[in-house]
Amino acid sequence: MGFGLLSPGGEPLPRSFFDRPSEQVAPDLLGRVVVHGSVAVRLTEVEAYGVPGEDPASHTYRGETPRNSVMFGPPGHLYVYFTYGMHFCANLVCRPEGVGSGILLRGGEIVDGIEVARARRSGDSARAVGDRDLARGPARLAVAMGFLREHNGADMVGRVLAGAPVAGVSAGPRTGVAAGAERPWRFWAEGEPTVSPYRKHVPKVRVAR
DNA sequence: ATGGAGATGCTCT
DNA sequence: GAGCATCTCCATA
Repeated sequence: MGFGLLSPGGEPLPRSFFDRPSEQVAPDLLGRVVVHGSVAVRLTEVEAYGVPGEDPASHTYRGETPRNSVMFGPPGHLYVYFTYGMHFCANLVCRPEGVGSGILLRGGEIVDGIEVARARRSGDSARAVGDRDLARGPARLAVAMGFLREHNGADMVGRVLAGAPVAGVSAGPRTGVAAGAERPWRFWAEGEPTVSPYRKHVPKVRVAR
């Protein structure tokens, strides 16, 4: 595997890149390339999640637990969580060690290992997934990249590359979150087809009885 | 295009 | 037991 003649990856970003507030790192992450095994993705959409006690949408809001402990570890590591009983999603940990914060990888363009990504996303079914949709959405991106439970805590420094600048960055409310929805901490690269369609949080209704 | 329902299991209260 | 940082399929337009 490789990037071919024109490497879209470039130099690895240093750990210090991630040692900042996630809402600062997030827009800076667009256009960067994340490499995992034989597959690489150029990020086009991310969401920042903040620190305990401050960001009610963050998994770390109520402090450290067994599930979120990686977010409290050193920056530049991968936080993989399992949700809805069937999906994995991946974050890059930000801030210094001890401060729980990270960035959800929501969408991107597969720039290497596309055959592997296609096979993972098609699964058993014969139906082909369009290239645009391979990593369009956080759980799809995790499947395409092969991010699994066992990769929770993996050190990604050296595997996040400088990439190429994006045309422009837009910001808006985060997807699928109830509390803290007013923070414009979802960032995406303008004009990119691999940005997932925005879906607002649907409030659950309690039935009176 | 937009919207609803259902799937499915883990985490924390 | 409630609530998910979601996805796919089906409906209507």
